[in-house]
Amino acid sequence: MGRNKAFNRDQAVDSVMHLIWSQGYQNCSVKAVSEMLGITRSSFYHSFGSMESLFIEVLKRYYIHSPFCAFDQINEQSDILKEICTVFQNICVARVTDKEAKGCLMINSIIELVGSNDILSPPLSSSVDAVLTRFKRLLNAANMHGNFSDNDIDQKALALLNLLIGINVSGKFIKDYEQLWSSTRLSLQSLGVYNTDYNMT
Amino acid sequence: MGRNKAFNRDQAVDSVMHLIWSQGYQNCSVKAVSEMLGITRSSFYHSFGSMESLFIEVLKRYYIHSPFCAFDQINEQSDILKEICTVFQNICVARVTDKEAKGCLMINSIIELVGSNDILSPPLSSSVDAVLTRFKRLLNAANMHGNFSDNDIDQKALALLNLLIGINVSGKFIKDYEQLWSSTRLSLQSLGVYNTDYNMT
DNA sequence: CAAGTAATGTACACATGTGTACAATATATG
DNA sequence: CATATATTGTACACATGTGTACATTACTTG
Repeated sequence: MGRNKAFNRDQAVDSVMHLIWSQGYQNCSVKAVSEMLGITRSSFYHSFGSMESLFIEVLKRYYIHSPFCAFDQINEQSDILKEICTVFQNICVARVTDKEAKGCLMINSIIELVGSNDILSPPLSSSVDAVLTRFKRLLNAANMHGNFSDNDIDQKALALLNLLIGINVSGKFIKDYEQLWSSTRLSLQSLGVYNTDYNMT
Repeated sequence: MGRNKAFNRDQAVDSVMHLIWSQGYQNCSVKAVSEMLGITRSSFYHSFGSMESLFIEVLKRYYIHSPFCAFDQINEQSDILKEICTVFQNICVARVTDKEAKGCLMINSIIELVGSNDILSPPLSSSVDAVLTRFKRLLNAANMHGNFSDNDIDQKALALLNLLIGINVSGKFIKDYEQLWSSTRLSLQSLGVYNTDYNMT
């Protein structure tokens, strides 16, 4: 019942995602976003409530397209370590390919907002916490012979997260795939995740 | 000759540094900064020209207090690898200690500005490039027996930079020193930089 | 087709922000 | 102490930004 929306919500969230991704959250005003969507601020508030709540919606949508998400789809019956390496490699490709050098929306937002925005810090922190938990689970599953203690795995999971963050930021100024991937591969190999047999170039 | 400044320039740059550090560059308006300094915008433009040029001044000042700077002060006659580890350890302490979770101004700014701000991207990119060059130099100097090729060293230098970036961002949500440092130590150890003999806790 | 309702638009009343021209002020040096 | 000059303040003319109250639209269901 009632009037139809003048815009497609999914499409709107998607374009707002790209705007925030390339300009940063703080740089996206309700005015600018509304104008981009072709609606009035009044409609904006009516439909989305606030920028904060829209951003939380954006974050959920982003996650589906994010580097992080690929880790969720790794089949635990497969060669887990190799799959992890493949995801890292894909991230290198994505970062080097993006001419806008946008980096990763989630990581960008963490740096921009965690510690200063009380509403958005919790969802951002918990997103990244989920990735850490995911890494732990994958490393545990790959730990066939139980060679590593829980402590080892926790440390290694955080080391992988640090690497993930690092390459997403380095990709902003290192635009040579070979350079980015070979150092990522070295890190993965050092941590015992990459195996030279994988032969990934 | 002429009238005296109503403020101390060094002190002003320092407080602007802290403001940008905690709120981000884009969130610091000329209006807000001028009011903080107790001067009019007119005086601001007269003294600093623009926010961009002030920020470049801030960056130079920050570098002196930055984690990066410590790498410049490593004596190449000493145990270079151990010194590198000590700097990384100090960064872990600094990040965990900071209750504001500000992270590293330089890394924050890179994420915020590289790719979108044409004036500030170059100085930011070259700052981080200097760190990378520094890592290469240190690793070369530590490469006593010439075991590693130039290629190896380039990859390892970038791996160290990725790690540096990673912990500076992770420090935003990981507030437990033991957790942050032990995983950093693991990464350093994997890369052959940390040696268990160092016995750092 | 009428009525209820959801979405949209208009308008208000501010606050914040930019950059500059011109006037006022203070100070060091001749 | 007068003057040149660096610094500061005032005022303008905008642009952008926020959030809401109230009126207006258009659509759907009974």
